[in-house]
Amino acid sequence: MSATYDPHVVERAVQNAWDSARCFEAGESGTGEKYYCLAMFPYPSGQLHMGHVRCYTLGDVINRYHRLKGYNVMQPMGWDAFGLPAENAAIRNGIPPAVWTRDNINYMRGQMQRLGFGFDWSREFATCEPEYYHWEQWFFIKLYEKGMVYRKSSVVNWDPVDQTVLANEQVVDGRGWRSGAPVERREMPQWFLKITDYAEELLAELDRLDGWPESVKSMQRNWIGRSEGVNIDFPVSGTDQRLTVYTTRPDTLMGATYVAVAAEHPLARRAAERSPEVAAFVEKCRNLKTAEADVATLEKQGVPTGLTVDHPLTGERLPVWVANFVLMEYGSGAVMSVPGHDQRDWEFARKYRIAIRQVIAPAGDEPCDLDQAAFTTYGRLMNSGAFDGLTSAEAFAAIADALAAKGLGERATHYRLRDWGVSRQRYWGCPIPMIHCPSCGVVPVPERDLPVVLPTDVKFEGVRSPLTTMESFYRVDCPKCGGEARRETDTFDTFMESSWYYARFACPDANTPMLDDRADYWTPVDHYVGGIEHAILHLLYARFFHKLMRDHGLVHSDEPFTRLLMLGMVLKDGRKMSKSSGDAGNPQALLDKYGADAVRTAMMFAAPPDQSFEWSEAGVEGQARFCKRLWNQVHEHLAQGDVPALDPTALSDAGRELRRKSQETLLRADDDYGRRLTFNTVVSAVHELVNAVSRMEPGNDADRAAVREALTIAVLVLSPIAPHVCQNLWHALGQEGLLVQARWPEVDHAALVQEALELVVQVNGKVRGKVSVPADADEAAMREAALANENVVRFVDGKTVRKVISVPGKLVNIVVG
RNA sequence: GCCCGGGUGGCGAAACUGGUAGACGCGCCAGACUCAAAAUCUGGUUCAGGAAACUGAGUGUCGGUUCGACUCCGACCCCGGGCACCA
Repeated sequence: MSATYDPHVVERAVQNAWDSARCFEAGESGTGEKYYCLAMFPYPSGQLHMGHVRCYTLGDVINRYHRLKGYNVMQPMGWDAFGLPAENAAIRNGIPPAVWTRDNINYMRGQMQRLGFGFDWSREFATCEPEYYHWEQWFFIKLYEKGMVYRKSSVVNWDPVDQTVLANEQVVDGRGWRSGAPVERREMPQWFLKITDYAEELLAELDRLDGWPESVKSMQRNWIGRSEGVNIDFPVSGTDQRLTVYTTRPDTLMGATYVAVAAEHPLARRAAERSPEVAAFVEKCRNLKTAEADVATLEKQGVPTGLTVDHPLTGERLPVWVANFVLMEYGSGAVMSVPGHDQRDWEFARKYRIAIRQVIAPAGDEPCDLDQAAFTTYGRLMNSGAFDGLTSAEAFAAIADALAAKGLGERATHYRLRDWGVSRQRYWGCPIPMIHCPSCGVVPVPERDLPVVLPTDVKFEGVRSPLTTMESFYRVDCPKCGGEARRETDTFDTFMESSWYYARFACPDANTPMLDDRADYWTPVDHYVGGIEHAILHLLYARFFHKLMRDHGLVHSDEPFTRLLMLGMVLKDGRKMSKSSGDAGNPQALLDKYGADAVRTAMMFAAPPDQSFEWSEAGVEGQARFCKRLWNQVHEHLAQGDVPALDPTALSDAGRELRRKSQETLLRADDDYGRRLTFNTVVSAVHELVNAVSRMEPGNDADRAAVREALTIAVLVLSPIAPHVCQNLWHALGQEGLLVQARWPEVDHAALVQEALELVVQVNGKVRGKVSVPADADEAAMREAALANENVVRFVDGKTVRKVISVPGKLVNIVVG
């Protein structure tokens, strides 16, 4: 046994031992309850950054802890391999995306192995492999056949110079990032998945996801955005057409003084034909960005169309405006405007001198001054004819009924959630398995012709997808009529791949069909770990996909992820790591210098998992020092010779105290690992235990048995976090076998019992002293001990004791006046 | 703009159910060892006053509830994440 600690030697040896024992290869027949532990797979961007290190260390800690607790654990790893950065690399350096991606995967896999993550590499796959996306295409066609897929026009960012669609990220200050040309809105036919059909279930089941953080459920609830309202039809004056708007505030209907439509709305187009002013405004709106945040912060502008609609109850003519804040994609592309009771409408009305009418009076004493702001809370109706005096709630029903009676409105449940547009006009993605035939229309690729393989021998000329000009790809015969047809050249949104990979890990080689029985054994994922940036989109799409797969009989649970750990960001210079470029945050240098255990421990110790923090290398050296101290402590202890069997009755006071600390550490770490998921406090607890050992005087033989126990517990408790050095020391301490196959010990509760407790004594809520009392002291004894304290007497003397509050085992507060 | 988080020493943080604010670590200071340095070990380290005992202040700001508030309530300020084509 080498006396000095060399993390590189230790880590290589321990990793070799794991490999020969194949201890992370999971099977369906393993003993113990199954536990599927999954950390979000990475995009292979080049090298790991510290955000990855955090995520996968956390996942691995959970994996290893559950092994110690006797579960049959599966922790797979793979690659979310399609995406924009590979294309950018191709455009910039001429490296084909497939090559770039494969190189990155190989490098990053090596880094993960160096970090000692207990992944089951036999299940590895990358989503860019045809064996994977084959089944995505197959399932998409099944969904198409079921009517869950449809095609409609949707707006994209269009770069008129590069003649290509841009991602929101590629639009910088309203211009294309490469061409610098002002970006335009352009409508294109695109494929959509009907996620809105599942809106109600996606919302309702959040209430049953007890293992999810409340904040994530809240974000998803708000995103789905269920509301109760009324669809109201405004007849277009002098025509038999109707303009439909949705409102959650039908009680304010009598205060509507105009309606506003989107620039792409048919009424706006019609007005633009007659009015150059409207046409100019509509044209200006073509440069609006597509991101909601941009629209929401936009200066609100509009022009009157000259058209009017008839108020559905009074027949009053209301002007129709085109406004830049109304978007065709949301609802019906038109809104009714009630400036008296909606702040945005109020600001618009003030700007363009449109009438502001009060129809709701405050029910209580809320301030209401329509010269200052809209009154947006519920109240009682006024200036509303027959509805005057009703509360907002009563008026909701009465006005909805009145509209229904006239055939001009009906109650409606509305969701903010929109259908999922899955088409991307890009190369490096899964080909959408559809064919466009001039005579048959849209024809899905027949099952026997799947997968539609993405050609990888491509050259980028400019920034457009090479598929659009690759005749060998797009020219096909129509499967129906045999005539000349054109293959779809759009690819899927990469969220498609990440929406079902967790299920594929259960059976990565299944080929008939996309999943097999093994998916039922392993899913749902028991613990899913990933960044908070995925709290809405990825998790919502994956939940949706799980329900789609359930309804196709592929899985038999309702939700994919039972427990969810949402990690905070790892920041570097105030920016999130995954957005950083280059070597910023690459852990390689740290691994080379300090080893994996130090890096892992420092990362776990830095902050609790759900908290964002700024990464600093300062902590790594400290944890490397700790690993070394632990090593030295163990070897110093071993040098003192054999220890007798532990005999609790033979211990000195210090020995008993150390045993209590050991057992407390076991108890506390179990709770931190299993329930609280605060691994930073596990590291602290182990530090404290090791500090306690180093403070132990080299006592009698019986005490040395307590030291042996303390060190063994420290090594076991720390092992999920620093698995290599702990495995090595576990063996050195005379324990048999691999630590990953050991069991978490039972706590010896007898060792936790204390004879005396320290009480805090407060006077008027301020700490004035501490006293020691027997553990079973009653209130009277606590009070007596407290009042006997010299410093306490100084503050109580000469005053009347009005009240004494005693919290057994904690404190006594003496209230004097 | 909307939704969701967060704000505690020089720094990362701890305080879990309203009960000792600053555990544990980094950094720094002092000491031991050393010809010296590194490494290691020991002690100190919220701020102000004090030799010390101890006292006062203190958890983004302002106000409230309570015997007692980092923790609960109200208002506000600042920072981060998401906003549907970054992943």
